[in-house]
Amino acid sequence: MGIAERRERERDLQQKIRRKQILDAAKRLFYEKGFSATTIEDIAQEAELSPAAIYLYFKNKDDLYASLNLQLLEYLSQRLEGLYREEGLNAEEKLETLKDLLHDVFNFDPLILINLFHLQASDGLKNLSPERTNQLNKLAARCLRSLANIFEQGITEGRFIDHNPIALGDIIWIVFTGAVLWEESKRMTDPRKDYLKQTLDLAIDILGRGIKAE
Amino acid sequence: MGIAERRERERDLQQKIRRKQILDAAKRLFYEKGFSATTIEDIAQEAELSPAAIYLYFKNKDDLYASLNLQLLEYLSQRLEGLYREEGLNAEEKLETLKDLLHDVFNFDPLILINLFHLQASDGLKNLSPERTNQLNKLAARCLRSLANIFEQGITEGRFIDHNPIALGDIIWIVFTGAVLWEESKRMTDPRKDYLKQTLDLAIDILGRGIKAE
Amino acid sequence: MGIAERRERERDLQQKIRRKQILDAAKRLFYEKGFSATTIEDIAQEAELSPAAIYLYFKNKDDLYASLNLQLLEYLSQRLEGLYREEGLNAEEKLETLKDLLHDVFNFDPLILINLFHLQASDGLKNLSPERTNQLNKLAARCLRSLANIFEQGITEGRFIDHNPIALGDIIWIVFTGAVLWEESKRMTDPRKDYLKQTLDLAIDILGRGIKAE
Amino acid sequence: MGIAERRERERDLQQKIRRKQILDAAKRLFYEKGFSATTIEDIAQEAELSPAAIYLYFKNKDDLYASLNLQLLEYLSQRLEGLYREEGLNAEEKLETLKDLLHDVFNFDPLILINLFHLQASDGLKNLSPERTNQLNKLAARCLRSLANIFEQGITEGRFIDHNPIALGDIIWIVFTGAVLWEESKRMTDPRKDYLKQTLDLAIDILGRGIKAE
DNA sequence: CATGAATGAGAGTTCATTCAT
DNA sequence: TATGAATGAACTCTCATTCAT
Repeated sequence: MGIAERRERERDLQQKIRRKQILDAAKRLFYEKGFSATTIEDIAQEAELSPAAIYLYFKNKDDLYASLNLQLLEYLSQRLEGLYREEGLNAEEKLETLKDLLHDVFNFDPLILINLFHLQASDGLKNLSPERTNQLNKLAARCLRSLANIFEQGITEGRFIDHNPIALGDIIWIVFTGAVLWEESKRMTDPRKDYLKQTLDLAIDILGRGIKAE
Repeated sequence: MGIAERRERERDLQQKIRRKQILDAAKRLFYEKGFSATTIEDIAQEAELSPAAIYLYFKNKDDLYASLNLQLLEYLSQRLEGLYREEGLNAEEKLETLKDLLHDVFNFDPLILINLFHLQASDGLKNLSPERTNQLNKLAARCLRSLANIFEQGITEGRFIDHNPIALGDIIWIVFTGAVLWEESKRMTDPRKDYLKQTLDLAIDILGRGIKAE
Repeated sequence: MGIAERRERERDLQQKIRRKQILDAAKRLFYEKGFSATTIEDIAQEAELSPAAIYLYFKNKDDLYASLNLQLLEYLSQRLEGLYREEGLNAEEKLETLKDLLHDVFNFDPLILINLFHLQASDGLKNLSPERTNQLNKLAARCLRSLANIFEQGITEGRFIDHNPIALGDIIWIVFTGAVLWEESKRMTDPRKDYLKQTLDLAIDILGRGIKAE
Repeated sequence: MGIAERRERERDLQQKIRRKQILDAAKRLFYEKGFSATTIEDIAQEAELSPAAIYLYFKNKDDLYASLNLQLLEYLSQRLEGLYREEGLNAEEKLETLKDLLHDVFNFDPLILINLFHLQASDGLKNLSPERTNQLNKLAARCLRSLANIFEQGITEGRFIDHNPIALGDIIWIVFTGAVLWEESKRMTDPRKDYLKQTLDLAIDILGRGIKAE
């Protein structure tokens, strides 16, 4: 029975490796060529598999795409929730920490993050299955709630002036989204350096100063 | 020859009308269904023309798409340049005015603006002809320069604290882009009201407070 | 305006010719190789068109198939209804006439008829769109009603013994179906002669004698 | 060596059980979804085996299909031969008995019977290996000969009028085939009750009356 | 100038079948 | 013996684009 178990474990591992193999290939290609220009054949080739093999691991192309994004959005949402729940920090410190957190998330997997925002910003959502859209929206909503909660804390603590915390959360999200897309877009014509951290830090600094209760 | 001239003028007029007809149809459809899901046949039908006729006025689908966006980007760039050159306003007032300007531009043609940012954020750019990419980039750069100029003025005037004006310009652009995409994305699941103006105003207000000298 | 009209008429004609071209090709191939073994490419080749062109005239493969069958079933149903409504004949004479009618229908287009019964007898119905199934069923039902009506007339006239006329109608249908399929099946191994008429005539003769009153 | 023998016996038994397992699964699925819509994977799942295992017991999908049908056809042919050879009955009584016999055969395994007639009536035969077609045809021929023999006996006995006994046999076959397919087809839209016995009995009764020597 | 008809090229997807284990 | 994983070959269908008229 130990043998059967080991077998199963090994099989599971294999499966995970294959899935990762495919997701990695897809990630690279989606990032390089965009979603609709990337064919299953491309992905298969990049993953060194046959097109048909892709379908052993993913229901279809959309499923594959969504898997990529859900993965990261989940991570982001957990990090944000973690930050919000962090006991030892006041809101101002949390905003400070947020800068690194966002950059962390970006570095965790820049390609997917960019993909994710592309998805949010583009065709993608309109042609996704309602179920997938739902999952994505739920996670995004959770992220935004965490952000709003941080601002609410700041207002309650008297550190921030009294604005609608949901709107403030949205603004952070907007800045993060916009910054990632914009820096990415700039890098397309001039792939030299990565100004994201600088820009993002500056933006959050200024926003922080802007809502500080006098 | 008077006749020939009149003929030519009429022909030109006709051409412009047709082009506009097509661009309008395309705009609506790209917005509704996304770029890649919109077929030339769709556009032809909406414009009450034949698919083949589209090709009399545009080289191909990408060309059509780019035309749409260039149009608006040109407008935005002119407005921003106008604001920057405005003699009678100090930088702070210009920032205040910017809020309305951006909203104006959005209202001038929301569909195209969203399209434009989708383009910036998505597949599109990667599959565009270099020439088109170039045109778009040039115009975007001009917009950003104008924004940077405004901040530079503010710094020179001693009204804003001394940050890299280019970075500040980028931040405005980021906020504008991010806000339009995000509000649009929200409206997709809940097409009730339009919070763009509110959010944008708030963001710029806060940014304004955040960079105010002392 | 005469010109425009003529143009349109010519266009319509062209379309009809193309449709027929395709239907003819498909008919031959479905008959030769069966429905599922016949590819759109096959049909296109046989019709001397591109595969894509098929889709200009038919929504999809099923649509094409159903078109073929509906066409004939319609014809059969009209003939049967005509026979039933025939004033000058008594039921016995109608049964006699039926022999030729069925053979006529078979000869009108044997290939399609065989196809039709294959469809009724096979996979086909299970994978057809409900709408198509409905149309087919309705027409088949109309055929059967006409048959039943003839028997009812015979019973009323006192020429036939009193059996459920619907059951009698079914039996004719069964014999027709079975005979066509069986003779076809025989011809597959020995494609010499066509015993359908003989077999069918004999069967109907015997049935006729079998239900004759007294 | 006793051991080796036992081993072999056990192995044979195992094999038979597995084959039956697979055939049963296939039968259900072919009946439910039709032949071409049933995948090997479906069958494997239903039989609680792996797709690859199917190929240990059957050469390929067609082989599997044919096996199913041969099985029943063999049974039918034996029953018919048995009836024909029955000493104690006259032809009229045999015709009477035939009604039950056919119904028996139907009930013995309706699914396979329907399958069998589908096969006869459809794509299937055309794509079968000649060898299989041959086997099927031989068995079917034997069935028909038995039927013809019964009629021949009746004619010799002076009970039936003098028709070609082969044609009469065909007619019974036609009625049986047609009835099974037609009732099945009706049950597809209205799966209530099973009128096969009634219809078949009536048809044979009428045919019997129709050929009775005065 | 405008078009209806046509198509080449290719997309996503499925599935019977094989093979290393 | 049995299998999970893999694949080649095909299939249906789509669409940007062209061309005769």
